[in-house]
Amino acid sequence: MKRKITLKQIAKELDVSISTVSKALSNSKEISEDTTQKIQAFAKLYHYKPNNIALSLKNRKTKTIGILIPEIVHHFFSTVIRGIERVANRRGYNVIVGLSNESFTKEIINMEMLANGSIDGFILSISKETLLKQDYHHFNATINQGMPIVMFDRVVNEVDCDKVIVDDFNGAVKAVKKLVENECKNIALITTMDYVSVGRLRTQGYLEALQNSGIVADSNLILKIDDSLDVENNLEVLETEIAHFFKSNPNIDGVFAVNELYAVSAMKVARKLGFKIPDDMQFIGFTDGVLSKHATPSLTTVSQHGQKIGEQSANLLIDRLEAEDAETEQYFTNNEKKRDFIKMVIETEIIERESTK
Amino acid sequence: MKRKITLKQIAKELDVSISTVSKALSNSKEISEDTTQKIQAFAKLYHYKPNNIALSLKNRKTKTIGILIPEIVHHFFSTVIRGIERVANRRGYNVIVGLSNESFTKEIINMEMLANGSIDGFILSISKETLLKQDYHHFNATINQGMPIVMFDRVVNEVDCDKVIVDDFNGAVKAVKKLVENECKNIALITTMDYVSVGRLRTQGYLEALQNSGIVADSNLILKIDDSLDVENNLEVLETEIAHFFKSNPNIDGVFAVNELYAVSAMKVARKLGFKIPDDMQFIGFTDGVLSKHATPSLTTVSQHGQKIGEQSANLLIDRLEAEDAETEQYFTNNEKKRDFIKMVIETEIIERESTK
DNA sequence: ATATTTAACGAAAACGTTTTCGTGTTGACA
DNA sequence: TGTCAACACGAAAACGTTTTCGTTAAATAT
Repeated sequence: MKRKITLKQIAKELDVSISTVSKALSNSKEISEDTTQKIQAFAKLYHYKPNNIALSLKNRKTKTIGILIPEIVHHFFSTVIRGIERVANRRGYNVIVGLSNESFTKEIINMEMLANGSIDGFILSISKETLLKQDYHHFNATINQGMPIVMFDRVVNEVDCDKVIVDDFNGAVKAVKKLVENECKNIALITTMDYVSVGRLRTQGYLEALQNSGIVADSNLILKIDDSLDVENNLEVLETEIAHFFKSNPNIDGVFAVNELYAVSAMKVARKLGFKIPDDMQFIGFTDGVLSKHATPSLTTVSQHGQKIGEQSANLLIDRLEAEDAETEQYFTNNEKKRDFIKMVIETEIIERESTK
Repeated sequence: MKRKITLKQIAKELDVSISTVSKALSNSKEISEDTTQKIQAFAKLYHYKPNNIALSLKNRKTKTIGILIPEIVHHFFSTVIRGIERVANRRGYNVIVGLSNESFTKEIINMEMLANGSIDGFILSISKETLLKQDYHHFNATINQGMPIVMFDRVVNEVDCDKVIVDDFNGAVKAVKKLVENECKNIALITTMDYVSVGRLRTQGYLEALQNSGIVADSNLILKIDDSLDVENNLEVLETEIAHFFKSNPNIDGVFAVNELYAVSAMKVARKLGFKIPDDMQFIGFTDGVLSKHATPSLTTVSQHGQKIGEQSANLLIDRLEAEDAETEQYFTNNEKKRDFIKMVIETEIIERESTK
């Protein structure tokens, strides 16, 4: 139960100064071969490791990045975290996570907790409530304090920072095109309310694809789910809504849903109503999660490559952090301008499974 | 782009000493009403917040806890994290996550990265490779350095620390009992290799329940999956193994699987083979994840209450951390003994759905 | 023999706090 | 007028590093 050893203790034990110990451990040639050996041996024996907090204070950087997401029990988000953690670790960074739980207030509190020195920069995805309120002052405030932010997936034009997004629009276009090619005549859309940008973009992609194919969109074929209610725990509501939708539009022969839960639920309802999948009705979802893979029938879906999103986000953030370092070191040669903000688009990919022909 | 303001800057600006500023901000009555007002106003104006790193260094505690888990893209683990984060946040702690990726080496590296001052204690679940190697020196090493550990789910007797586990044994017993009550005569078990303790315990529960019901266990009815291969990406292998298993044992009318993936895959295979669920064959899984809820038919399952596990783990850890504080403060009254290590068992619960009668 | 370089090390500042201990000024009281 | 509290504030240490700048002694050069 001995506390971790410090430079000071080594110094006292070996009867040298703290500076000597520090230098010896970093192989400074200021220190003689003899003392260096002695000190290094002693340090190894006692498993000396420099204290990260002290280093952080001295270097004014923590080598850890803060992740702030609306929800962690969610396949897409956890995939993104895995990607972030991967490159963060490889590049010598730690990762600290906060959950906004889709709440504006918790988002702010979390940011303030982390922004006071605990981290060097943020990677985040905006909470639904914040998107609703359209209040982004906390993001801009932290950026103004010199802390870089990278936003992913749920991003917003009002904040100037690096962004990594899924190509929601083209993903939706591709999906609907595939349904058209598979000879669906009446393609339905199951989507969310418009304030979540990704839902809006996927809806636009749906409309665009129809138009390109010369099909006139029918607003009756669009079902908007109010996802302010916790759908996970209100499955019945969702299913009855869908059932009603299918009954009112018996001619539907293709369904594009903006997430896999809607798609899988719709498949379930359709089968209960007696439709054969994919013969009578074909389905494509969005987000390649475990649901899509293991549903019966398995679901054709638009994969977002969450891990890649995480990796790119982390690289973007760390690149910027280390560019800042270089900048402050060579502040005299101020000819190098700041890197402009990057908006990186990750292409989607359709994964074909049993729910389409 | 102004950096965060510090006590020193406030002091200089207001022409007082740093100590005065610090005291004024904490409402010390050493400072006159006037100056206190002035300083607090100024601080508020410039959004002063004390620097966490400096505080950590001074107080020798970081108020953050480290989570180390094998995998994050996993419903159970992310649920646990959510639970940890919940109480951690409520009690003023942050959460920093590391992923071992089921690797012994990454587990060690991650622990060493975090143990050097970044965190006050660990909450972790052991990686498969570590369990295989049975090498637990890194856990004991960190504990000996005075850093408390709480283990959850995958725990091990060789390490002395607080533990939070699922009642795997009784969960399995309950599940198999239910199948027996539902008049299954030939109950199969789909499980993992024995080195993961939870798989072993659930297997024991299966055997116990059979024995209690006067049924003689038949080793032919036990299918052990080698989960060293990445099952998520080798679905076909899994399914063909199960198919072969069902064909060799056509009398099976009940299946208990130690996780939901096995259960859902088995249901899929069974249906392809022409079995009706739950009429011909009933299924119960373990882990109440999104798969169980949305499978068709939805899966009766043993819920582990992951969030509760996380919450209890966090409470256990923080309790111990703050007990340490109290102890060092009152080191003179050393009559209070250290709290013994606690092994907390979280009861399981059967959630009945469509896969059983 | 004296001046100058080099080797080997220590003192101290700095990062941003909190807290203990001093210190000077004021007012009250004898 | 002299003593003593009370009041209001500042100096400095401490947390654990790294790094700059001495400083001393020996070694080399002149």
